[in-house]
Amino acid sequence: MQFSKSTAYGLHALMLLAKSERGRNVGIKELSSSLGASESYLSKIMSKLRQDGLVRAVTGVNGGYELARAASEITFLDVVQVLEGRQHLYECFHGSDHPLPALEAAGDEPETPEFAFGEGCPVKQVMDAAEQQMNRYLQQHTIQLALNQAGSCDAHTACKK
Amino acid sequence: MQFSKSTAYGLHALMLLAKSERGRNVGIKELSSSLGASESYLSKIMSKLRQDGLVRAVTGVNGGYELARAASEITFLDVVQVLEGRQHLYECFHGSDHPLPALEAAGDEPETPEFAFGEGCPVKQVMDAAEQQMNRYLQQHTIQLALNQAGSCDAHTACKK
DNA sequence: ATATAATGGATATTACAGATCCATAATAAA
DNA sequence: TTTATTATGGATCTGTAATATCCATTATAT
Repeated sequence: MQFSKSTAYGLHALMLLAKSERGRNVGIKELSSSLGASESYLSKIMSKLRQDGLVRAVTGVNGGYELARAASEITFLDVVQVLEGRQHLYECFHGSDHPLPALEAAGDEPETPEFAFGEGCPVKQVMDAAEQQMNRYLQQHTIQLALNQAGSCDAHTACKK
Repeated sequence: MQFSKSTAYGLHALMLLAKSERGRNVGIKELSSSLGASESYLSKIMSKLRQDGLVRAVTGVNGGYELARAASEITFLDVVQVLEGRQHLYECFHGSDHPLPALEAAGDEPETPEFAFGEGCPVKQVMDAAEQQMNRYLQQHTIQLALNQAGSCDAHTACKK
């Protein structure tokens, strides 16, 4: 399990937008060269962020992207949910709803089958709660907050401790 | 981003082992039919759990698996780390070490490239801390604990609230 | 010796992230 | 109005990791 590269790109792109002066559009060329990502790939990511209302986009000359709201109003959770999707991290196999399509004569042992755990499954309860812990933290941390962190070193660039 | 099916199977398999009487080996047939997973696939998972010291395995007649230590000493984090790997959930693109192989003349804008964020990257700091929140929760919750939860309904089976 | 049961290697299959290309639409400036 | 610029969305390709199966081997109780 890993966060996708898209999420890394998206988060960093937003950091760059947050750094740029308000009102100025940042083009995909600038973003992609700053991040070392291809324009075409990063475009897709920016489109998603726009569709979800995190950034605004203007086409044409002098167009580009800017934050749709203050950096202090954009949480890491917002970004993660757009780019990773909103499904739960954990599922109790086979979609967690239908009780397994096929399971004919299962060989010898006709045990009580214990699959098809729904919302009440104790395993799922723990896993969901664990996810919740992470999400809560992500929700409490905004782009602005991270930007401030960066400020104490060299605004968002290297800063190896 | 999703937990793998392997993790779901592994966790549930351990729940079953924890339920079975101590000293009795549970074979792969029994496990797989209870969980609705194929024997061959579940075998791989059990092998990993064994290699990591979470279960013991005995080959031959009356063989099978049992917990290698008390269910109260096996945390969800133990299981997740075996089956999902121990890498961090978040990486700042391209492996986070080498400074990007190729990046010849990047077109027009010779900006200061802002990639290759190491450990000090403010984005990574937030993401790592978020992961830490989840891991801490997983570490605090053991198989035994989940089993107790299940007990209050119908030991590990349905229990839709 | 035999049946049972886990192991590990090899290999197939599938799904999805990663990545690119192109035709289209929108916009500013000439 | 034309032109250059810039984002958009569809289609598609690729690579890789998760899923899944098969089989030969090893270990063990009877």
